[in-house]
Amino acid sequence: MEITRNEPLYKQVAAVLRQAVADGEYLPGSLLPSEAQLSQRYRVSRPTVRQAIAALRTEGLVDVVNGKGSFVRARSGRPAPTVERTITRTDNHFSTPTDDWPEAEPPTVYRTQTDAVTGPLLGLESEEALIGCDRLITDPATGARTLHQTLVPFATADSTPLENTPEARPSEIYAILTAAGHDLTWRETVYARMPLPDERTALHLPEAVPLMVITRITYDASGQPLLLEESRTGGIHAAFGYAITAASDKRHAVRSR
Amino acid sequence: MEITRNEPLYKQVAAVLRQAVADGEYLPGSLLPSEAQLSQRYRVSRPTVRQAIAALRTEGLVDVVNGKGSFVRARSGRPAPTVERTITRTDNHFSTPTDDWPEAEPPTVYRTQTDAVTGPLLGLESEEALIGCDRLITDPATGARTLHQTLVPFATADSTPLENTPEARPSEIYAILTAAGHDLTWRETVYARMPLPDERTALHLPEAVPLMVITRITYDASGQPLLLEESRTGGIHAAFGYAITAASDKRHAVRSR
DNA sequence: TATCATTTGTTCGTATGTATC
DNA sequence: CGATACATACGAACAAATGAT
Repeated sequence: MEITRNEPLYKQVAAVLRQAVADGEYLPGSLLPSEAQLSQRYRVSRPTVRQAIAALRTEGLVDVVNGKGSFVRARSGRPAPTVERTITRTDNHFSTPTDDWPEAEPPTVYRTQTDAVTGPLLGLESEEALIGCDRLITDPATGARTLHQTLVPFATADSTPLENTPEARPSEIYAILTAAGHDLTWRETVYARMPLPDERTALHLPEAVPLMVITRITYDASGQPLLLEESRTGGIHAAFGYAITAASDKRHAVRSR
Repeated sequence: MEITRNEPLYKQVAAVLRQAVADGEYLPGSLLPSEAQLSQRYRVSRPTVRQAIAALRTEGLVDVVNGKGSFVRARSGRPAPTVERTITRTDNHFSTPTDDWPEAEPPTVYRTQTDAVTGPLLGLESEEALIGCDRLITDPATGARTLHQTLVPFATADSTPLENTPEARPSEIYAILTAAGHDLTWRETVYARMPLPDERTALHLPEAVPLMVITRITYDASGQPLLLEESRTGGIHAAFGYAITAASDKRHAVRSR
């Protein structure tokens, strides 16, 4: 592959480097040639080389460190170990895999209201009162961070111990709701987007690492939403696993959005 | 917010624009001021303005079109409608929500071998023979594209109609395996990463849109893996939903990675 | 500790090409 | 066709981080 075609120079340089990495000429963790060297080798200006490397950065192919150089990122087919989304129940005790993840900061409890997104999810109108609790927890196995939020409608907390323990962990909330006579089921949705700058700093995310957003809704047996949880985690740092059961009925059919 | 601090100019400009979008001064779909205008307004050079806008592009905040300008992207809290991962069974007939998604291209069938990733997932050694089938399917509701791959070990296809129908759809494969006497269960893992350039073009992904990778493994009742599927979809274009059932035993416990 | 060479980061100026309307 | 807007490319200079001397 040579630099002559009638295509933008920086794209050609990026393509050459991308191919070289794919061919194993530059192994993960190793250093690419310096910008000055690449500039000489391909007879292009340094700004052009920088533009090529900028493209590789946004693809997540390289990490660049000021004063050192451009490192090939380990682009593993499969990322960190899988975190199970399972909920385990024994009698009236619930546990989830994230239960024993330490909190990097004390939980933040606050009052808020339903908005255009959370309202429909909880089956409520807009501007209904909610108790929120934000947590920053850390996977002890990998060090990966997760932002976890619980939103409890007043109707759910009312006349239960939840009124006085807004900072309860999810598995504790499940137990409290079960003790209050509810028969719980859960549904999750997951999607990915690029993190906002403050999410990147809070989660210590490198460049070009997407955010996975998992929304879990806890339902009563009647289908009434009781609780909304949202988890945000760096995509490369975690995969999520769950079981699929073939449904012959429509019990868990689309409750939509 | 003004441009004076002792921080890189392009970061200040990016922060101002980011804040303006967050404050609703520039609504989704609307046009940012042109580079020349921003350059004048904040008394910085046009390359500096371009650097600021480049930052907003990699964050997915704006879409830039040559000759037109920089559009604020609709950064909805919740993206496209949820695609259910449910498998529905009636007698020996299976169906999944993607069954009736049209194929943008004819499926590609090929032979390959297990590698360091697929081997362990299928409980096989390295370099065991597989039948692969790649599909490019389209969500009729949204137009979003998905790359879908099935990997069938020879041991699974052997002595079933699968030998002669390598391009069978997943739900057809489930039916064939069930007819062959298997009692099927499924597990999925999901993670996100930035797409490779060819994945971006194949899936028509805009800039700064991550890729969601869903891996589904079909197991026999004995826990033997029979089939590996991988789906790749643009993150913003789809959310995935599934039911969580509280397990009191360890039936669906961690089968790892 | 201080200095220096190397490497990337930031910023400007300038010119030309290409897409849109 | 022309005005506007973004894309590409080069050159130049200085700042900041890094690691070795």
